[in-house]
Amino acid sequence: MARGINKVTLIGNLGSDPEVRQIPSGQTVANFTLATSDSYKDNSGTMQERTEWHRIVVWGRLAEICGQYLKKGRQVYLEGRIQTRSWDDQKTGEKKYATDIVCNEMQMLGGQGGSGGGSYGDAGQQQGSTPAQPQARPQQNDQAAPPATSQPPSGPMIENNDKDDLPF
Amino acid sequence: MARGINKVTLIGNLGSDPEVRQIPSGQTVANFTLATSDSYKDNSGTMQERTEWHRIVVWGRLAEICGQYLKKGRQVYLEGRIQTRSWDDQKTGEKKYATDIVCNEMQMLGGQGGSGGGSYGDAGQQQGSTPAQPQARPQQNDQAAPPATSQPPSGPMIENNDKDDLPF
Amino acid sequence: MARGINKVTLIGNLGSDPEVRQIPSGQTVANFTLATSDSYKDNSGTMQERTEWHRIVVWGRLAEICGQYLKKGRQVYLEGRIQTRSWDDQKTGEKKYATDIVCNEMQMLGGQGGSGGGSYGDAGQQQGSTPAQPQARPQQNDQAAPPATSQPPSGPMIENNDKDDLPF
Amino acid sequence: MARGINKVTLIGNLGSDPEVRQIPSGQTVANFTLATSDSYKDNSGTMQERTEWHRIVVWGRLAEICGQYLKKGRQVYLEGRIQTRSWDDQKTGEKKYATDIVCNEMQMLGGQGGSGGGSYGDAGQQQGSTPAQPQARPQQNDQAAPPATSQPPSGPMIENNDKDDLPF
DNA sequence: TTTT
DNA sequence: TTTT
Repeated sequence: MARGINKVTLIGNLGSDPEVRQIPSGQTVANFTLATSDSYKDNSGTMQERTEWHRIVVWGRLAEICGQYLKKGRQVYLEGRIQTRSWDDQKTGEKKYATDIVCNEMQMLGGQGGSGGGSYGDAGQQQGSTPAQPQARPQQNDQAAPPATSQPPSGPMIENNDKDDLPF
Repeated sequence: MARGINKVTLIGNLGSDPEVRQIPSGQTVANFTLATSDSYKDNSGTMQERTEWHRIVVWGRLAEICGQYLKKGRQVYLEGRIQTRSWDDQKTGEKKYATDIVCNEMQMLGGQGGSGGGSYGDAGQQQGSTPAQPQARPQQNDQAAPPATSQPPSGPMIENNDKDDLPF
Repeated sequence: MARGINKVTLIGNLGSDPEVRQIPSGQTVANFTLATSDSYKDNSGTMQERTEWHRIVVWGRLAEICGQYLKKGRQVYLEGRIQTRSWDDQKTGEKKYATDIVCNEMQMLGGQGGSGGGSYGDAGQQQGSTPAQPQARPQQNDQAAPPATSQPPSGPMIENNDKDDLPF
Repeated sequence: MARGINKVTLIGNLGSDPEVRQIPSGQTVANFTLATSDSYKDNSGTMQERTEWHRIVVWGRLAEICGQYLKKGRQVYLEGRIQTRSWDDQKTGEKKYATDIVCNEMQMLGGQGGSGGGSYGDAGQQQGSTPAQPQARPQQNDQAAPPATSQPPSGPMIENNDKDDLPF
């Protein structure tokens, strides 16, 4: 019996429209980035703003909802878990890492062209009863050569290549 | 005025003793890894366990407490925020990323050689009123030659070697 | 479409063994109390401890698990939502209120006669996709007269009578 | 050393303008109610909406900010802890209970006549380092005759009358 | 790349 | 009524 808690709560704004795809197995996956900002006083006492960018991954029905209702700039509340993937970079032969937030609950906030708010959660995708979730990441940057098909075709270790070797 | 929430809640076990250091400014920083496990049913319906490793960074008084009381294997509850750092790898010329959890509350759980439990939080390090936090270990790899040391080279079942240029 | 978040995270110790019952509909419900303690400095600067008692309600499969594994004194992690019930007190004719935590995730911590830890969540009982949960509360105090049957037989407004008209 | 976690996360709308007062000690306290709504499927499979009302208490600088910026209807994100007070009702001689959320972080969301959003937290009022917080409005009902005033007599869809001796 |  |  496993034990552990791995939960993330975010409120921020989408940095891009969600990219929604079907993976070969038929599962729907959505990817987008989310910016969370916070303020703090620096050593000289002046307020500073710090923005953190998160890579969001959403599966199943909730992915479809994100694709339908979320747009760049939209403010949302998200819950999920942290997941770090690693792969061997073909070019340099180095091991690379990327950390995603696998989202299992989403709620639209505020205005921003939104038709009001809405709350969505997944039934049965939380900790302790999660269907196997194939690893996925957006391919938007895998332009050039080896298009690596369209998806996470290699299980937990995702081979990533070319140009851009990580985040957004 | 910034707006946003970036919160993480973890319960897991330390993969290594905390490494506590003073940075030039005099600030204390502690680093350790934490494993969170959860169970899920795979597509064939059999239970699977999945372990996620998190890089934890703690500042100030709480870092000292972690250094004093936490040991490899200890079960803890942590709260913090996600923070992704990036740097240019001197060797390959590539941009690299690492995601840390900057912890601002810690609570010891269960036994494990512990003197019982205890709850510790930082006074004034939460969102919205955070003292400027110098980036921890951000440049350690920016030198040409692999400084190697200075980071968590250990932990159960985690092999660390020259190949790896990032996490644990 | 509803919008809102109502989440509670607790780590504490059971003040009593869980009381597990079946309600007429066949649903299983468990009730117990949980103490959460925290320290703070009072105005004179001395540390004080403050204990808060929570009334926990658990439904379905998770209720059965609580009944099986949890005992008075056990340390647990719980997640749930706040729910306040009200009813008219028969004796005084006044409106009464009681606030429960409806738990949808539980994790055993530490020792206390426990066989280690374990993590349990409900599949599909979280916000946004919750099966109708009949209101329930422990009857342990409804000794005397009108035994009020054995359970929440009156929908959302629970009639409560006699002697003790509220919490534990 | 105390151990325990008692945290609440809410997103909802204010049911009333905050009522801000100074208590004799000079501390500022703000009170308001917050509605959180969520949807669920009832036994017949139809979607139902459920609204939960929370009594919010805020102290110090954050109370002043709430008084300045929050208005009835405003959508906010709140964090805090659960606190149940009890007192002896003079009229009936019974023990009464009320559960509040003591808020230590607030963030305005969405529009609603708001000047945008903002994030506010208390520096040093979280678990583990909390200044002694006097109980707010604990005795207001302890007088023989219903003082009535002094408390949230309003809010959307909330009828408040002499019958009620507690919450909103 | 977002937002205030 | 719990726990340290």
